[in-house]
Amino acid sequence: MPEPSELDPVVRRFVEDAGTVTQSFGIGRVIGQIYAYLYFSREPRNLADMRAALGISKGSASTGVRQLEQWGGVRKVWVKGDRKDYYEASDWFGRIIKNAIQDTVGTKMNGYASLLDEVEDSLKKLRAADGDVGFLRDRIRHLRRFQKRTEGIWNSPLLKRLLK
Amino acid sequence: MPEPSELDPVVRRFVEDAGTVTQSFGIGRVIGQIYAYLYFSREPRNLADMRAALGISKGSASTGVRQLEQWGGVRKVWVKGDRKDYYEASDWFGRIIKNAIQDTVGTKMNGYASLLDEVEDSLKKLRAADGDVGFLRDRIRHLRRFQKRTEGIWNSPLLKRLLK
DNA sequence: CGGTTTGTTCAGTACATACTGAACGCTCAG
DNA sequence: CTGAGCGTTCAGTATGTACTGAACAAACCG
Repeated sequence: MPEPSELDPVVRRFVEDAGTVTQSFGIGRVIGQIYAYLYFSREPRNLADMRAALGISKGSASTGVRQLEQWGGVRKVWVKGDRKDYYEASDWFGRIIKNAIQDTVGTKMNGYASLLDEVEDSLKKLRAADGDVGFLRDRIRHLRRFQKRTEGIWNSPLLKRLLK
Repeated sequence: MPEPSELDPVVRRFVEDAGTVTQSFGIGRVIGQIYAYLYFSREPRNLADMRAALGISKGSASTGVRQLEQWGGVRKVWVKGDRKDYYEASDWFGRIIKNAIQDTVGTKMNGYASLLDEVEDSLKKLRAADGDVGFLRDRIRHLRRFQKRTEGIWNSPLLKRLLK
């Protein structure tokens, strides 16, 4: 692994901190580092640049930048006369974050919703008179209400506007 | 470590899934397990109960429940004639989640805001003519705008109502 | 067609951190 | 005052996972 090469101290600081932030969010330190590096680069950069500037491995640069691309955090741009892939950062933070959340949390939410469906179904077949079943059903209904609510908020045009 | 004792299969399912969810959010599996267990208990439970029901250690039960208490996810209740601490779950999900986010993310946000202050200050003293400084300043201004915006959203009465 | 340049994949590991459990301290009952 | 019961703490460990780097695949060039 190469040492990270020279970078403007201010930029380096942002790179470090962005890495810490993304790591603390559980999506890996490299993601934040790459994004910050690109965000503070006036020209597009390729994988070798990132490797040199950040001191990360080839593999990390590749997977990291691809992850960012999937979230719309980064765009591939053509540089004529060069076969390498060049990237530049998008500055549409709201959209990036929304995509990332959608991708990392959204799927789990759906899974949780279907768990509720499943359990509610299986409970419908049991005798309502049984005390414990009544209690369970009640708690689950409460959960379901909250799940519907958050779903509604997530899809509301209001939130879309706020993240614009 | 004791084996988890008998639990209603439906409840056990929720306990498992809640544990997975909280783990995937980076706050530990035990948090979700304890909360789900209490949420589906009609009577308050003590640490020994949790230990027995979930198969976790005494230490985990203690620290986990205290964390939950701090976020308002769990209340300590008196059971007369018993010295043990008993807990019951709050069902005010919105508030719990808001507190948890405040606690885990909020502080980092503040740290990031002061990083921006700091860097903006140090940049003010440099010559504006220098091309790179101009670029840097621009990007940082863009960041600052976004930071202000999210801050505003977070404190908006609108969000407070949604999480009510 | 080889050879070179560039991006991807994936088994191995290095690292962080959630959890365990024993030691400790506090509180109350007798 | 003494012992039992209960909660807390924290050093040590287990476990998951982000990262590395070498092997591979694909694209291009002479």
